[in-house]
Amino acid sequence: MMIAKVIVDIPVKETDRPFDYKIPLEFESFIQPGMRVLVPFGPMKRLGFILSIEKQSEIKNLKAISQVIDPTPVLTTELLSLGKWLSAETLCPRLFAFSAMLPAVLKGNYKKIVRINDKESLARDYPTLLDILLNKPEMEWTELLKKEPQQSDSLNAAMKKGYISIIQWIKNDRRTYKRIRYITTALSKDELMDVSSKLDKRSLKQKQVLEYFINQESHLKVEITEILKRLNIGPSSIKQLVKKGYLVETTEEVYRDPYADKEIERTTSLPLTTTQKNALAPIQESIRSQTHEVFLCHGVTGSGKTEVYLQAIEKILNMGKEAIVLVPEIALTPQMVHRFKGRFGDEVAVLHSGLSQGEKYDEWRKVLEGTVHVAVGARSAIFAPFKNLGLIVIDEEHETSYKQEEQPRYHARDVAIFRGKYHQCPVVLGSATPSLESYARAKKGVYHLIQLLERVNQRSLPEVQMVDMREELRANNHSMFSKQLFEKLQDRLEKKEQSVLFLNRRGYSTFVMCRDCGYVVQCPHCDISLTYHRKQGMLKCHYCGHQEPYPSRCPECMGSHLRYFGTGTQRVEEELTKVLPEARVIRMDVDTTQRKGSHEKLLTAFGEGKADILLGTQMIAKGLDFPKVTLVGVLAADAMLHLPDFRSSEKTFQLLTQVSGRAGRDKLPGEVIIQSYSTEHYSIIHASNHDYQSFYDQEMQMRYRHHYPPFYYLAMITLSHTQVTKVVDTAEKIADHLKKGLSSGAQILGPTSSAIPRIKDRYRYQCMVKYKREPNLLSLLKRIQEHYPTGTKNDDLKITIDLNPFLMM
DNA sequence: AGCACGCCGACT
DNA sequence: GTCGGCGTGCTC
Repeated sequence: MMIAKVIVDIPVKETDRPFDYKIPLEFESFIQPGMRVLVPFGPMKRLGFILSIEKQSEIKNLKAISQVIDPTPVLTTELLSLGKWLSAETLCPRLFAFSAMLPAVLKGNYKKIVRINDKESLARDYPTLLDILLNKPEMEWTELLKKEPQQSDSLNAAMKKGYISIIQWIKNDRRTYKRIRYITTALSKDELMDVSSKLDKRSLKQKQVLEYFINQESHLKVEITEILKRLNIGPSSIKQLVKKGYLVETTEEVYRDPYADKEIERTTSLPLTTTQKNALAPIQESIRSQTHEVFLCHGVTGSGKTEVYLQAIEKILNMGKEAIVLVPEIALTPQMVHRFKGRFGDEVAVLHSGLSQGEKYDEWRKVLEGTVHVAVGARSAIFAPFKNLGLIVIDEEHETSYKQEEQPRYHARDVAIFRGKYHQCPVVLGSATPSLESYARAKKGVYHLIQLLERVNQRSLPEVQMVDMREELRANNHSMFSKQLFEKLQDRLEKKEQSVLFLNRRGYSTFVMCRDCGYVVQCPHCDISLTYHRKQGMLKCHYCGHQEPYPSRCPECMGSHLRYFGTGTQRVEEELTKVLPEARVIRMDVDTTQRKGSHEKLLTAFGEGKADILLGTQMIAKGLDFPKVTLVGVLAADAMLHLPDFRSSEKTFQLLTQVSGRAGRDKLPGEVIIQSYSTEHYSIIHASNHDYQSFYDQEMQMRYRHHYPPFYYLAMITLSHTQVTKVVDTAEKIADHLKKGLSSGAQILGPTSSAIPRIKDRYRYQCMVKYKREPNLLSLLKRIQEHYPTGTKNDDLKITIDLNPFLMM
């Protein structure tokens, strides 16, 4: 008898271990690890992943697998072991690790429905109930109670008497396939003409259809929709002809292709500069010798990194292997996709959040089924189920979006290195502003450093001018635009060139304060000030989504002198229409890009010159390439400099460098204006000089002094509870555990209240561990996690453990 | 997650 | 003396 070890689809730590099941004989011949199965678990049926197949089991009275869901495994052997590693490294249930690797449509969908056991008795005692149940046989139990509250007594009574019972229903397969219907015919042209002449005189439309087939060059199948469109008829006449046997209908399953109706011009390799060749050579050598190595490709904006990736991938494809390219979600613009589709055409699957669930599933399936050999996508594309990986590229390596902030809290870079080792293939990290961690590793020789420090075509980097806003204030300029920036904006308007304005804050203002008593309007559920959104006249909380109307009087002192402070994109937009009324402005932030496709639409409009100024947050900093942009303005360079995050200098430097790179992409020279209240800060100075090296040196000293990465590793434990006392108590106990369990080399900070002490009515405390080598840390944290049961109804405590955190709040 | 088992308060 | 509260523990 064969036994399967199965991870059951219940995401709690108590069930985070394999359970053994008998494999019924009829499944033995094809069942494999990595397939999903349906298994009885206690009183219910659940989906599960087969980890392995064994000869025997320690456990007696095994239950049997009820059903095998997948005809072929959805997880490869490699991904199964990657899942084990991920769950161990990030302290999350293995199920979460597996779920993160698969498209959403493959998740189990459980429903509780009412089953009728005794129809006769039910008809006799509760006829109305029976009527309802027969009408909606698969209605979910909770839904039924909501829609038919007056029936709840009858339901309970019928249940007690055993006339009905609740059973669990698994819609285990939400996969949908797109099918295309084709029409073809087995008849020859002569035969068709014969048929046509014998048709009833009134069958005009049918004759048209037959004629269409007679005029076809060959007997190729034609899409049914194509015929309908061509002849401008309804489907009934075709149906008739099929019924009579003259035509044949076939259906074929196809992949949804999100890029089907886009004409993408094919490109071929560009000649490389010497620097590019030197960059490519070591990567090719690693590919050729099939050795795992991590390359850090430090290339300034416009140095032609992408072409190096493309040519490395070309080599991979020639060897019959596969490649993954990761790009940050916001940089996954149509422009970027075009470059890969243009070079490799149908060899590319694109995975990003803009696709529908079905589209995502199809792109993923192309990878699994081997119909494509390149996957381009955001973070989760690192799990693309290739079997013969030859190269992994992570572009914009420093981007924080590569770290997932929910379980499993993984960093795509770490997963890439795991897979690179497994497949003995190179991993290429690329960035103009590498993360300090990666650059330090490269300097130590752990990674292989590749430098691309000149721009192709010798275009010079844009000139950057810094403006001290304190001096503007002194010169009595209270506007958000400095004199210099304003003049240059006017100048571009006259010259019909475009400008980009960057402000890392959405909404209208950052906070609303009463000038009489100093009261700042705060979210009632979170300890954070509310942001004024002028268009809706609402105050919004950017953390929990709470909103309330803008008060006419101060809620504290009833004074009428409420004023908003700080500037958001909405306010800049309003100001622009006042001071530059002739300028056409496109604003891009979360609020204007919520609808699907609006992001792309706004960018296209700007690219086509339908606006003079593009104003936006974070999301406009990356990957945009508009030749007519000759001016970039950063309105408040220090906006994120003073956030409670040790990476804030690094982030500021990276952002300023990115934004500056948007200017002068083409023949016209670019100019950048950086406005700031901290013009003397090193990250702003070095960014304006395009000087990564000096920034790196100075920032490394900071990190060294304060014991931060890359000199130390971090682990963050965050607790939350609706009661402050509970959080503080537990946090202190946990800190004690850590102090006892770790070496003297580890520092335990806290517990302290989080930067935002309360979100959604939950108080938040945190504990941070700084360490260099703590072999016991993972097991200790795991014990802490197990000791404090989280999420149970009786105790509302939540503990999250984040190793190498990116979010300090 | 979902359910059974088990030990303490207000009821026929 | 029993019904039922939800705390605890198990599910192959």
